[in-house]
Amino acid sequence: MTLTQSSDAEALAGAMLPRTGERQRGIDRAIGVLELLLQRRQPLSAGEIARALKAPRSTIYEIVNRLIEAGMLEPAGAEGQVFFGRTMHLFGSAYLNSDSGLRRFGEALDSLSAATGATVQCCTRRNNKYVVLDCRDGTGAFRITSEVGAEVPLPWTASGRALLGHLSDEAILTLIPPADFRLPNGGLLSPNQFLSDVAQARQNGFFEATGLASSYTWCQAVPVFGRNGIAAFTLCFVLPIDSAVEQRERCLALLIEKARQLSHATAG
Amino acid sequence: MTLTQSSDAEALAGAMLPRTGERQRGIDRAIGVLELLLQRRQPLSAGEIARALKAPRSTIYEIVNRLIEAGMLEPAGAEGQVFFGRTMHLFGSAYLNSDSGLRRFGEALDSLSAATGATVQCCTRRNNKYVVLDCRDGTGAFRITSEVGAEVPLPWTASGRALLGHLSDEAILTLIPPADFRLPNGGLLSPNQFLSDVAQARQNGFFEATGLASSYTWCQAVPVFGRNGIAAFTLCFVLPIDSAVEQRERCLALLIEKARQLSHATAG
DNA sequence: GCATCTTGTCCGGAATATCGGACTGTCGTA
DNA sequence: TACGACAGTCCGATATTCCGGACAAGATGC
Repeated sequence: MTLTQSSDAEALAGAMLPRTGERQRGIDRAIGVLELLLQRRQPLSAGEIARALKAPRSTIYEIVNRLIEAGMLEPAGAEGQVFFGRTMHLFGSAYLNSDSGLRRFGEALDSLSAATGATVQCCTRRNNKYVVLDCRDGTGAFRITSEVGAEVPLPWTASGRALLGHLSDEAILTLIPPADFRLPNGGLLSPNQFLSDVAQARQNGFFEATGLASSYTWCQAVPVFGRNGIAAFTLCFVLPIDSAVEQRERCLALLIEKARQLSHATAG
Repeated sequence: MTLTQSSDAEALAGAMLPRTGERQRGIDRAIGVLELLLQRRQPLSAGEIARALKAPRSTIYEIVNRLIEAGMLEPAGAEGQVFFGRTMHLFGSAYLNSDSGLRRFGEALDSLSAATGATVQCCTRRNNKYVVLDCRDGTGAFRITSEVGAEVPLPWTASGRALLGHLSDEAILTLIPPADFRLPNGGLLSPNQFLSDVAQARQNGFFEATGLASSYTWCQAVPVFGRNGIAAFTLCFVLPIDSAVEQRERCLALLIEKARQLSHATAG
């Protein structure tokens, strides 16, 4: 994993792909295509994909056409561009409905959303980033929404603190790219501050933050522990910054309660 | 597409896979594995998958492990069994959030569900079966739920009538396997009755049915037409059989209105 | 008009992924 | 105990997939 020049191909290689530069198997190319589309979150043409992946054009055309045939990709957007297809949704739904996985979280989100009307999410760590796995959008005037599957730097989120409690300071700094400490508002977060946040989250069993990803939100995150005692997921509320203190406290209490119920009951 | 002996491998071959019996590419094997899991809707072991697909065991182990590594499959169930993984859900969510595809349908379902409290679905034809693409479960005492992605014989459903209006009688009888005329209650539906149902749905612009898939439900289906004038989707209500007539009529009117709004505005 | 960059397709060659089969252990069961 | 079925791993050979490169046709820019 070199740190010379950054590129999509290398970023994905670090995340998923085994070897790079060499001749690759079709299945590896296919996974690369899908991961790229997930990261970019918009239709891409075969040529763009090949360039981003540093893969042969002819190969990508072949793979993309096969995936379209299977319904996992679909023509989308202007000309020759593709994005995820209908079959992918069916696969994803089958996962959600399966016993293990997110089923219990979906019910928890429903209940939390119904009880508060606020935006509530289930999040996890993936490729050393933070991702929203599932969410229920709030009903208020300021409708705070979040995108499932988009990877966000861990230091930008309250959940980022709650997800790293089992790691040493050194391990944490190793897995977070330095660039991720640059917040979206341009400010730089000190790594030491972040480490102290993580320690605080570990001690309290939750973390509250504001002004991180957005200055209009107040975020609460509570870890959900797997059987191995590691925080595999978080449950979080995303509240408007001007929420009443009582409302905040009520939400946090509900969150802690639900997270406790889910802990250990889920795969780690 | 032979009609000699039925097997999973052949059923899937007819649906998705190009050639069978020969050496196959990894990507084709992978797609076969995913389609099989979607069809079975439960965790399977590598051995079971290999047997069902008539594929070499060593190859399936290899493919399954690669898919697990990518998060598209996950260990699930007792021992060595696998099912869809977290990454699949992220891919599927990206599809749902994309402009084309089901986004507009999701909003329509929300609105219909909110207005009536009934179970409402968006359905389509896939592999010459009926599948639910997305749904909102009703709120009533008799909570009627439906499983997204499960393939059901077209003659079992009201939507099955509404989806075939653009086809000739002959074409319809060709694409429906004879076994699909056997209803879940054991009764046999006459093909001619089905053809006349389809004609009726074409004329009325909707179809209502009861006692088909279940004797406790009253189903309403309205086609949604793509740019090519073909019914690409249906919107349907699944009501308890004892719903008041006024409620039924109100639901049907809402359904027709929404389907009209969605027609042509969506990819065919 | 010419140069440059695309997209999409096609083709032959060679690196290698798929396959069949062997092997070990484990579990029931007769 | 012997037997059969199954999970999981490993390995060598060869049929084939992936790759690089060429090509036509269209866009774009100067």
